[in-house]
Amino acid sequence: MKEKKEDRRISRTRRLMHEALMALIVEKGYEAITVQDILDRADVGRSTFYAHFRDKDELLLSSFELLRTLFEQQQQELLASRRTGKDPEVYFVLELFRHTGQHHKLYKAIAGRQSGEMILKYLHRYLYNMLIGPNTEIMKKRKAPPVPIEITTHYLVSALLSLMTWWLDNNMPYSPEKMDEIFRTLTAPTIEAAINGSDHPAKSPKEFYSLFIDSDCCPDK
Amino acid sequence: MKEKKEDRRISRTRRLMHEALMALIVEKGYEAITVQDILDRADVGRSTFYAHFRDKDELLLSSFELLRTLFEQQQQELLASRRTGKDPEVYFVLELFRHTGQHHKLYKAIAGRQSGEMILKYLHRYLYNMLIGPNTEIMKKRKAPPVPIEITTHYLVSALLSLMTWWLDNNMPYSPEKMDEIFRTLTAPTIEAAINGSDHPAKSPKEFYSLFIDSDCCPDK
DNA sequence: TCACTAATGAACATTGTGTTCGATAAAAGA
DNA sequence: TCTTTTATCGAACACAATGTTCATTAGTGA
Repeated sequence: MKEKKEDRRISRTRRLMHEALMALIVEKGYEAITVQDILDRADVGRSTFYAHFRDKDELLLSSFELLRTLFEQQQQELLASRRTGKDPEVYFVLELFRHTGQHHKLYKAIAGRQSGEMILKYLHRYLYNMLIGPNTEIMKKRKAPPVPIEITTHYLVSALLSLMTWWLDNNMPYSPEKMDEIFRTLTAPTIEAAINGSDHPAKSPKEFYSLFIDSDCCPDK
Repeated sequence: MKEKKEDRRISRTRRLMHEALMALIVEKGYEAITVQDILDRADVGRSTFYAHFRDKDELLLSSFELLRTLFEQQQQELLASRRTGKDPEVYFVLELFRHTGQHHKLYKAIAGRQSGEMILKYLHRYLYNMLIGPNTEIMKKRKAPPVPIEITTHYLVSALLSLMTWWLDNNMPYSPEKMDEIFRTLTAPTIEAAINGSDHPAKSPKEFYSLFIDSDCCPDK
C-alpha cells in the first residue's frame, strides 16, 4: 500500500524548492544561484531550507534522484507491459531519449549546459556502472579486445552524454527516435571494432587523417 | 627580437600564482580553492592578486592560455622542421597526446577531474571550432551525410576529451602512441560511417542491442 | 643615482553561509 | 471538535570569503 506518512507541509516545501531551483538554473545557471535566490523564489524561510538540505548541491542531487526514480519506474512498467507482448525488448538508449523528450524542461535544468558540473559527473558514473558489468560479462566470452573495456565503456558513456546535452542545449531539433538512430549510427561501428573485435586492425595515422584532410594534401596551418 | 619589456616582478608574481594554483588544484580540486589559499601558497599580497586577475577563473584561464600557446608554438616548430623531411605530416591528436604526456602535471591540473568545469567547456569549444571548419569543407564535396556535421563534430570532440581526461585521471597507464591508436580504433569507423557515408544503413535497435546482450546467435554480417 | 611602478598590508564594506531559538500556524490523531 | 505534534517562520548571530582602497615600501630599468 501507500506509505503516506509524509506531512503535507513537507512535500509542499520540497516541491516549492525543487521548482524554484529548476527555474533558476534555466534563468541564470546553477553556479550563479545563491541559497537566498532559492528562498526568495520558493518563498520559504531560511531555516526551513537547511532543515531539508545541507546545501545547494544536495538539493540539486535530490532533484536528480527524483528524475532518476521517475525514469526507472517508467522503465519497470514498460518492461512489465511488454513482457506479454510479441516484442519483449526495451531499448535503454531509445527510452532514455524518449523520457528526456517527455520531461525536457527537467532534463534541461538537470543535465543541460546550465546545470552544475557535479551532476554530469554523477550521471557519468551512474551510466558507467550500469554498463561496465554487462560489458565485462561479454568480454569473458570473446577474444582479447584491441581496446581495454574500461576505456570503451568510458568512451561510450561520454558519447551518449555528449549527444544528450547537445540535443537539450539546441532545443531538441530532432525526435527521440532520430537521436537514437544517430547514436546507433555513430557508436555501432565503434562497438563492433572495440568489443567484438575487428577484422581489420586500426588505421595508420596517415590513413586515419586522410579521412579528414581529403585527397588534396595541405594540413592546415 | 625579444619583447622583453616586462618587469621582472610581474613575471615573478604571475609565475608564483600560476604555480600555486596548479599545486592547489591537484591537492584539493579547483572548486574548493579560495583566493586566500592562492595568496598563502604563492606568498603574495591580496591587492597584488586583484591587480593581475579579476578572479580565480581568470587565473585558471590564463594558465590554460599559457599551455595552449606552448603547444601551438611546439606544433609550429615541428611542422617547420618536418617540412623538409620525407614525411611532412604532423598528426594533431597524436601530438596532443604527446604534449600531454610531456607536460602531464600541468595538463592534469588544467584538464583533469580536479579542474574547473569551465575549462573543459572552453577546451571543447576550442577544439570544436578547430574541427568544424575543415569538416564542413569536406562535406561540400561529399553526398549528404546520415548524421549532421555539427553533431558528428561535437561527438568527436567529446570522444577525444573523454579519452584525454580518462588517461590523465588514471595516471597515464599507456603511452601517447597507444592512446592515439585507441582513439583511431574507436573513432575511425564512426568517421567513415558519419562523414564519408556508409554502405550499410544504421543498425536497427534490435541488431544494435544484440551487440551488447550477447545472445547465443552471433551478430555478424 | 633617480624616476618609475609593482608589491605590500591593513582596513573596510559587502555578500553569502549555516546555525539557533522562541513564536506561530498547520497538520495528524483521537 | 479538541489536543498534540511538528514544520515553518523570522530575526539575530558568528563566520568566511570577496573585492576595493590607499599610503607605504622596495625592486627595476635606464
